Amino acid sequence: MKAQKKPSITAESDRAVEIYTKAAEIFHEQGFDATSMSRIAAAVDLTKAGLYYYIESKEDLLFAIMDYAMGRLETRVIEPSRLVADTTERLKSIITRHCQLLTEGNQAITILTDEVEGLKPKHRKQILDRKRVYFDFVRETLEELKREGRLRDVNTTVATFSLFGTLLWLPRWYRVDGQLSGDEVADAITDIAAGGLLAGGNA
Amino acid sequence: MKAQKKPSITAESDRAVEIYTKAAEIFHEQGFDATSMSRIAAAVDLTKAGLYYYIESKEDLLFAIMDYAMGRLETRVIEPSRLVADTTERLKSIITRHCQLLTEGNQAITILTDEVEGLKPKHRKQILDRKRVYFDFVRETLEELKREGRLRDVNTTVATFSLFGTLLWLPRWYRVDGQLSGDEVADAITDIAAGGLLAGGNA
DNA sequence: GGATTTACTAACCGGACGGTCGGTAGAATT
DNA sequence: AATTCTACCGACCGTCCGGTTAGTAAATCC
Repeated sequence: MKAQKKPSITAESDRAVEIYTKAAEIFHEQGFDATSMSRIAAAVDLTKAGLYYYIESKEDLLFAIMDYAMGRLETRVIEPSRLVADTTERLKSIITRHCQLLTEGNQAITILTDEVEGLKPKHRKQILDRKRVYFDFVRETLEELKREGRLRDVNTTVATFSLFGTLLWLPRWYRVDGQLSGDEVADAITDIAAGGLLAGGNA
Repeated sequence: MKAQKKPSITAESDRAVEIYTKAAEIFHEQGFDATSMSRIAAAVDLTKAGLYYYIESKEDLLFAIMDYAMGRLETRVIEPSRLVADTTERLKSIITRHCQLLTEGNQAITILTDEVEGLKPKHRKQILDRKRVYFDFVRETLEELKREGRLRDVNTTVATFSLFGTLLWLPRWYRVDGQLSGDEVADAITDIAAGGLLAGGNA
């Protein structure tokens, strides 16, 4: 019985991690479709054949990256925020943590937003389902705020999408080596986004 | 002297308009790179060679679409909003008009956001420059609000990007045949986005 | 009614892409 | 010392893509 080659980034060789990381970077820069496997191979000093020693297919590489990214989102944003009892603070926790994660320069998380179309149906569904859980968590938090009378009178679905827009756009303009630190941006966005949602201007 | 074939959608044959429209739709659905020219040709009942009777290249087709879309943005959002004297109302005009434009189902405008990488440097610069003008217009509006003491204490650059995020995300989730009308969404987003920016909770 | 223009098509081309195959140098195992 | 395994490479394959070419039926012009 051989060990099956399943796409899981954790607990794999250094070289594999290097490949995933570099691939995520290049996918982020040029897009999934516009990136050739030889390009990725060259970036990690391998030939294309050498690269295929580590991965099964291009699609599989993409899925591995997104699977990893989704995991990071869950452990760094969703899980800790679920533990926050106060609803207002929970909303702020989500926004701040998500911003922090995105400003750390891990390109994998960006790929999550833009390249779902590159996945085969089965893989796509897996990722989409996990995204759905996140979406519902945020909307439920807003619903709860509404019940508590702490939310401005807004449609929670539109509000959730609106918030995600702000969040998901962040990696497209933020530069790690720019003037603003990750925390500054996280604070500013939390302030703006929460301000648009919470009643009484208490951001 | 022959008339040069320049990429301009206005004042061209019905067939050309049909091609641009259909191409925009398909690019929006599948992405620029993932869409083949034969696919577009088939969608307008032509062979690939027939399609090339109307366009010069794939990149040119993309540019024509983006050029048209940028024009729409300018005449439907930027120009009318520039005429609004009151700064608060100007900000709301921008948000509302942009939302309305995006919910009308014209896919071309969406392409603007996601496919700039498909353009050749010269064309890309043209589009990026015009986008820059829009960005500066919005940020300048926020700066003005700040001077008038009507803006919450936020970094105007982050605030502008934040607003664009909300706006640009809209076509990715909004469905023309869904429950929410374009105007409803436009109002809701204006309410949320302006609420996050303006002082005193006056959205 | 002959010449030209319009709006196409069938067939084709060079090249790039994702992916595979047979092989191998060197390290590790027996 | 012989064998096995790991980590690769050079060469190659079939497919598909963007784009072209030569030709043509029908409409338009003179």
